[in-house]
Amino acid sequence: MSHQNLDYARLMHERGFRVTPQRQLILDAICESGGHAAPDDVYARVRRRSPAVNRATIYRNLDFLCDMHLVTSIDMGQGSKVYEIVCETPHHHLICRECRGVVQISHALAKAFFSEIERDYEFHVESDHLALFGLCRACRAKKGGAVSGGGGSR
Amino acid sequence: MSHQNLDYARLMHERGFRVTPQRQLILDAICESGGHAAPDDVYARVRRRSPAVNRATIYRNLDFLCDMHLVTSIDMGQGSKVYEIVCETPHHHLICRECRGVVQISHALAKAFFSEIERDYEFHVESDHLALFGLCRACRAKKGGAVSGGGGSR
DNA sequence: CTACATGCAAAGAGTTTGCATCCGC
DNA sequence: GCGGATGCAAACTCTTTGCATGTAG
Repeated sequence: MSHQNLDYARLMHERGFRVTPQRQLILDAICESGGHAAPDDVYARVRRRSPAVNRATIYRNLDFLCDMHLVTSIDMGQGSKVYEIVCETPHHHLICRECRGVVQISHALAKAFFSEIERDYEFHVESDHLALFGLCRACRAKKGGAVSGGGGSR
Repeated sequence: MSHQNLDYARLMHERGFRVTPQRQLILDAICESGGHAAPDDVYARVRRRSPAVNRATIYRNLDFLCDMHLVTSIDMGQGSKVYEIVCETPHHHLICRECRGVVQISHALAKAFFSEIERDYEFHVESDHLALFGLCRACRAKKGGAVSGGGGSR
């Protein structure tokens, strides 16, 4: 989950941008937050280390880091947006509506699903970061009696 | 796409709520907008007929209609949210990033996908209104030379 | 030294809430 | 007439922008 210091610094330099302490703090914050961080999470984390950093700087740099392809923004639904360090392997997220836990799943299953859509509807899906909501195993066990079986609601 | 007047009126009455002209206008607006309408679309449409209606009333009633299960809210990503008349058949949406067109797809394909996730990750997906982004056939033909094949970006 | 970056404050979009008034039933 | 619903205005959250100042290279 750690970012190689040299890599991102070089990348910024090469394109004529600067490596500021704020940018490093923001990258650190995203890494530390377990992979996903909302703008406000990033802000809080950065502030803990450096209380003078401004919210506008957070927003500007999250944008900037997306442009640099060091970070991606992911739409988690309900208008909530999180940022994560760019990762080689495309993946999707399962978000538990109870514990808010996030599980990553490989792109393979989704790829098959997208192919079927392409075949049946002639629509080329580009979404590379699905966020699917539901119940994780633990919360399903805790809550509803019906733990087994797949018959969904709806 | 039309709503049966009697049905929704009865439903509201039974639960002790009132059938106001505003509520009817809002339902009409959603129907007329081709199935999906953002709060602002609804507001604009309602205002065309009845300029005195307030924004707060729109928001309150979209919420209310969701509670009544007459309408559902769908997250279209990027924080944009649309409302649609509740429909018996669950479905998902393919949204073209070029023409912004929306195609509905049946739940069947997604169900298979969700089952696989449940099997492999023990996570029960409840998302019943996926919004997938990509390029529709027409826009793919118009744009990129590579119309055929499925090799995705990324 | 020169641009790029930052902090600050103010503006914006979108949504929610308190309260007096209104009106469906 | 009662209690839910509306309009209005203000508050609120999240994000963006203009501008003077600061600082990395």
